[in-house]
Amino acid sequence: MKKKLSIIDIANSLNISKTTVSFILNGRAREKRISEELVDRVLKYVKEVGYKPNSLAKSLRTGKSNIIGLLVQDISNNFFASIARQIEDRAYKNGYKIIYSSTDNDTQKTQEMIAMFRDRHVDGYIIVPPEGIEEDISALIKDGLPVVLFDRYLPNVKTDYVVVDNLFSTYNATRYLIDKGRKNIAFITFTNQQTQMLDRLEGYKKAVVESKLKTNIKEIDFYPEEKLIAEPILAFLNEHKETDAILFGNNYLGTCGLKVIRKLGIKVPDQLALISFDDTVVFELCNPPVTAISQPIDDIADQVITILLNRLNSSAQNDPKQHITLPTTLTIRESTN
Amino acid sequence: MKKKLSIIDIANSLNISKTTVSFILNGRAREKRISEELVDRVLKYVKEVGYKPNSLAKSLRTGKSNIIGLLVQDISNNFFASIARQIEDRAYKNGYKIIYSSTDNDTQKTQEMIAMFRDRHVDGYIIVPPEGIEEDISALIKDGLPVVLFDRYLPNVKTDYVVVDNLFSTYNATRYLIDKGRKNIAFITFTNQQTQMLDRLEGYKKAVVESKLKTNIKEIDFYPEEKLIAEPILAFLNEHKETDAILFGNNYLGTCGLKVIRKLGIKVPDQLALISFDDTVVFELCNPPVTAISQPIDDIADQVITILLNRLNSSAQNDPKQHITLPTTLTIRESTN
DNA sequence: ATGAAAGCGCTAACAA
DNA sequence: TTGTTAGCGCTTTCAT
Repeated sequence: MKKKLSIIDIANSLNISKTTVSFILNGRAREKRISEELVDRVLKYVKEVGYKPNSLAKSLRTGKSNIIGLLVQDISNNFFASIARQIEDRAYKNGYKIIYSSTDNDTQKTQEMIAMFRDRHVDGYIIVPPEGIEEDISALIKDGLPVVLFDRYLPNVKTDYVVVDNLFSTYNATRYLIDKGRKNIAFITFTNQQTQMLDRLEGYKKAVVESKLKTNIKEIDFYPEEKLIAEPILAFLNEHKETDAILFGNNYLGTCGLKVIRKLGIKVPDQLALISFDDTVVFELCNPPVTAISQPIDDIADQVITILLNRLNSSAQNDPKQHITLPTTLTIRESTN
Repeated sequence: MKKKLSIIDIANSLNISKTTVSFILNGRAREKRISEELVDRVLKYVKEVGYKPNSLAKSLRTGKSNIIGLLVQDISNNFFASIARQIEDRAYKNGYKIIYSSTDNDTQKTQEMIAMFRDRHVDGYIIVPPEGIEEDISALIKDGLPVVLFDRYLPNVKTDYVVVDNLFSTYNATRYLIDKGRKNIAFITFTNQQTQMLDRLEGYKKAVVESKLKTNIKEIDFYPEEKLIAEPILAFLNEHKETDAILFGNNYLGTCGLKVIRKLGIKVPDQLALISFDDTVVFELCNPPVTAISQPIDDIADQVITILLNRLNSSAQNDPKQHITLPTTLTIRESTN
């Protein structure tokens, strides 16, 4: 177990001071007018012995950790996993690491995670905020820490966010169902006050009301357990035999719903047309394939990390907050024929 | 932006020394015979002002970071995401945080990530090792850092690992196909020397040879891009019209294969029976549902983190290395009728 | 152009 | 029972 080298070892071996080594390693040689010759000698030696500065000490000293904290609702959900994946890639390319966690939409867990992140001195936050987290996030912002939200935002918190045009997306999807001649369109969503779900609900309502049809909304309490989602859906389907189309508020609901529908042996699209928010490989491969509102995953990830990296590069620290709204695509498949 | 409190602020406010505060905060009050009265006073004050020790400084001093480094092949793959999820939960409950990254099975990227983790002084490693990473992992172990591998292992590296009984799993699945009367069973796998893929191949071969049938193996180079997987599968299917059953080496191949088969309009199971390693919701919901070799995800995650936490709790540091092999389940669905 | 030394916040050996 | 102090490895001001 070879002892780890420190900057002082390097300095001693080269008979110079650690200050000089530090300057050279941090690219401030020019600025400090250190001779080319010395710079080369140090760089070469450092590489030769494989010296790596201790980033802990560096962080302690500079107050910067080069870590970004990422809080998504559920890292095992394909939508969040894909975004996390891309954010991670871009972050690493820019010298940042990611610490992530799933929040499960649980306020307390999220608070604990934010506390942990602060503790670790993370430089910036990317958060998919659960309800009731406004204060904690405001506190971060007040302390000058950059926070970018995505998927949803908090109306009372002034910070950057990236969302999709939820209202138009469901409006458009609902219109599509109406144009296909569906009369009893249900919307299945989660019981919460998150902006994305509210907007999706609004879009659905708007289209239904415009066409003088009746709304039929089923709100389900969120629990991270599939059975507790499937049961209410089952109950709803049994109660509302007249329903001839369903719009699911997200992929979790859509996938669960699909399982229930399959079990019930309901014919799609003859008896029931289906559209789900979020596209996944399941909707592509199931039978029949399900029409989906595809979110621009790459774009979302890209915008989020770009905004955050900008804030981190201090120059843009006080620019006005950015509110990005991206469009979705209705990917039409056989479930709405 | 309120200034962060340090231990010395606490000590000063209470007119005691920071040593005392440190001892109390680290639960060593009893051992140091600090008066109950003082302990209470300190704890109360600390809570009151919301003081949190700076974990960076703590890590720098103690050499422990309370961070576990997790390297999986692809965090957006359901199998790895689910395991990561569970590991994360258990880790947090035990006071550890997770830093993770996807390796993409890319040796160089993995090396860089290991270097980064070392740099951050992570306390332990959980790795799904790509090929060619033996030396780097051996180096970790030589330096006394606990490493737990899963999904596959490195025959020349003596460390803990958790895998499933790959050989028996594919043997069993292949037997199942044979018993169903299939004669031309193909095995589609990735071109690599990883233990899990080799064992899966062996299991397949064993069953086929035992039954005096002919093996038909298609090896595909791995690229993290779907098109580059789908094309060789398509070519294979076109060339081998006689194939009446396919066993896919993992869920990535299975999902891609499913898309190709769907596009080709091949009738499953009439023309072609299908089994895939790894179970996912796609296999459950696609048409027809696909028989799958289910890995015990919860168990794997649980074993991995249990072993690592044990090593971290120093008592078990030098116990013999553990090699856990878990059984899989063949989840039979309509694709093999 | 280079170096000495202070200090980031914490722990722990040693002193009292 | 409690306090003093060195030092983890680094950056950065100030001196030279």
